Amino acid sequence: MTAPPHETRPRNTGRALPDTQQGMRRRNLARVLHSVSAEGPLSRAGVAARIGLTRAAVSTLVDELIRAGLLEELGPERPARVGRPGSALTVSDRGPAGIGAEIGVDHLAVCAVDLRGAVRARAVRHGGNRGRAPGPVLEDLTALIHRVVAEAERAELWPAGLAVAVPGLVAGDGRTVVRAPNLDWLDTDLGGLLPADWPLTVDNEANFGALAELWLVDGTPRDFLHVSAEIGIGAAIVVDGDLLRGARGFAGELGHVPVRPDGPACACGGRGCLERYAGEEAVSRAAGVEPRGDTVRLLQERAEGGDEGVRAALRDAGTALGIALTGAVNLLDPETVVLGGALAGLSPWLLPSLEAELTGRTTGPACPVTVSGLGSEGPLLGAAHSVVRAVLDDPASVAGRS
Amino acid sequence: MTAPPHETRPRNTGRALPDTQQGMRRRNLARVLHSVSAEGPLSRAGVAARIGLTRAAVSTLVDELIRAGLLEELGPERPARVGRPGSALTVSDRGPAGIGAEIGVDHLAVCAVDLRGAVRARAVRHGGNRGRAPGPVLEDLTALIHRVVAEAERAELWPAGLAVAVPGLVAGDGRTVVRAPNLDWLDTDLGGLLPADWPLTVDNEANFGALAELWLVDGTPRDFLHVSAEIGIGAAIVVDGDLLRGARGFAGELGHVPVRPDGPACACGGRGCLERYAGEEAVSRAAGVEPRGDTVRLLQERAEGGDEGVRAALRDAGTALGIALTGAVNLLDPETVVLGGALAGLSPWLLPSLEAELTGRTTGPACPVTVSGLGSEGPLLGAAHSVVRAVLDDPASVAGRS
DNA sequence: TTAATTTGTCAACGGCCATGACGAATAGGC
DNA sequence: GCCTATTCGTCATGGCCGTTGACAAATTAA
Repeated sequence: MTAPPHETRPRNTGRALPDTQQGMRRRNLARVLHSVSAEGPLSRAGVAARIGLTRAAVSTLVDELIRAGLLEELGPERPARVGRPGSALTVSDRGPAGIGAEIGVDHLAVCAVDLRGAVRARAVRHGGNRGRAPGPVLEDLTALIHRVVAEAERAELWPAGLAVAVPGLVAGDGRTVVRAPNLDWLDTDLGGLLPADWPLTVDNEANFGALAELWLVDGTPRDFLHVSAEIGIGAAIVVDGDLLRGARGFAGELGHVPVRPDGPACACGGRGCLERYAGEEAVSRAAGVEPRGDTVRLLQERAEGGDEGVRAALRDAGTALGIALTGAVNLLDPETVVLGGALAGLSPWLLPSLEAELTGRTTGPACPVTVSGLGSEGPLLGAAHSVVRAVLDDPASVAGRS
Repeated sequence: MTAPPHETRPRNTGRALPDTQQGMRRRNLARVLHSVSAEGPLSRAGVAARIGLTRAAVSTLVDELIRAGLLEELGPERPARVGRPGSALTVSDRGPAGIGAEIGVDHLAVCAVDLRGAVRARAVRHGGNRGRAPGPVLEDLTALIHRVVAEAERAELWPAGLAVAVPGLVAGDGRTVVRAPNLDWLDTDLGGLLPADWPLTVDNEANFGALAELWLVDGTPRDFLHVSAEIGIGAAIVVDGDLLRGARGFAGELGHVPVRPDGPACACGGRGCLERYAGEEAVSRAAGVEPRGDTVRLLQERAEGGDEGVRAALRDAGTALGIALTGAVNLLDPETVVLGGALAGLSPWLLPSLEAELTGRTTGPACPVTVSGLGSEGPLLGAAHSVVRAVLDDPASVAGRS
């Protein structure tokens, strides 16, 4: 039988698994693992109370997760209250690992994160990649990956997947880089150029950065806007704890939101786009700084040093950002706006004018703007954690391996 | 046991029901009903083939749905191919009905829609409501509701819920109107002023209009932007077949997206908001028309009559809309933009300049802009159908009643 | 009339969680 | 030191639910 012509599944099921008993089992495995992962060491009884299953059911689920190497038994708990003490369970630190990789404009980085969320291995290679062909860059990256994987394997971890953060737009297939302006890459399928030993995901670094914020920073709401400026100015939109990708996967192009409709022409075909006011090139020109490899650091140093020209340029960029974000906040009603990537370091000089625009243009309480605490680590960590989350969300998918 | 401190459910489950056997049954009931609803009369075997369950399982599910009055047996099918002919099943037209209501600035409307999607009863009351207190308006509305319900009941339908579309912002509780500028209502809980005989939902008319577009117009994609102008200018954002509501439920405020950051001051506190260029008041002023009850119709007549001043005003409004939508499209990457509400009637004069901005400011294929086919019926139909969809999505929720 | 095919149903079965009972392991009271 | 209350983990049993396999019914094709 072929696929039905219409959508015949009810809305609520979403991407849920088939509504079969195995699907139910699968989801319950995930709930048990999630519960232990989120709330530290826990006894079987503790898990049962939290997720609403019986102790007996949790026992069989836990057995399965232990056999799969995802949970570990720590032995008897310190008895805090009367009654037989439970046997503490933890997520294993010798099970699957998420391998995250980042292709930056002037560096490559790879790391391995275990199920507990700890970084267990990492490798970095400094050096500009602007204009280098994909082949050599990915050869270098593959070398780093193999080094990190080897180190992870010495720690009895095994890679459950590879996620790569790139500074550019990624097609819906999750493998092809459509356009990476700062690398000069066009329509490059990374799948053929990277080791095929593990499931591969490729995504925009802004998206991974936003997910890192969501997963790793306490207090991050489930609806927020994560703005970063590495490639132009990108926004990752998180709705109910999930990335909003858009119909073609190109959502979040904040850089080309019109700020002054009659402003200077932009490469995108429009006029007065945000990038012409707050993009790296525009800001450095306004600041009288010659663009180079790490312009951002230079700007930051000059601003810290009190260079009034640089500060004024950043103030103006903040104003433009505030105008564009006013539109975005009106449309999306996020709980917060988070400045990440290069913007985080420059925030002391961007924020005042940005917030002035945002509050001045809104009635009622303005949307709070915060600065990412992860700094430039976000995309790499987000990539590695995305693999870990995939395992936590469906442990059965890796139960067969080891 | 109290609620767990963290979110311990894996992401994929979304709003899914508890992962129990009854939950599975519930979802499968929904899948069967959905399947019959979407693909016309179908035999049990046909349903089984489509949703991937066995004929035996479908049989018991169908029995339950028939007992609940949601499905009907039509008798033997016309045998098209060899083999015993199946017994055709249809969604019942004597089961639950969705009651939709609309509070417009100058009319009230109520209708009843059966499970098949047919409008089975309706009532309208013309007359302006601008500035009337909520009490009298809702009394009038209640009278219309009772009339429609009585008519539906004569057709052996029973109301499964009441959904009310209002021209204003609605709080997250789905009952309270936070602000309805054109009615002059503030923080009004409609729950206490409407019949409490059925589950009540209150939502923005733009949201219901967008849902109507999604559910009733063939070819509507699952990711689109629905722009309407009744209260200011609102956009309903549909992502993967679901409304994007935002953290506070206020998403879609397109009217206050900055179009010219140094433009005229707006009541919202900002400057140069879209509403100052394309809002009803701004357009009628630019056109030299005195605002009154049904300004939109007046503008439409004048434009049709060839009034160059009105046409120029609408062109300018289209330009402003195009600028604001460029920002929205860049952020959200929708598959299409749909003009609904009052904008649909004015589209002949808005579209050219709107599309010129949109295509001129984008590289690659521009996001297509279409005009709603539902006209002013959208919100009312969307409201009624939202109740019907709720039944289709979880038939067990109404199985007890009748 | 016979063979082939498809439908709807039934009985038996297997997977999965709930129920209830049990031994094990602890704290507190005497 | 001993007994009771409490909690933990496990086991056997049962109920719910979809699957499997078989069968009668109803149709077409030969």
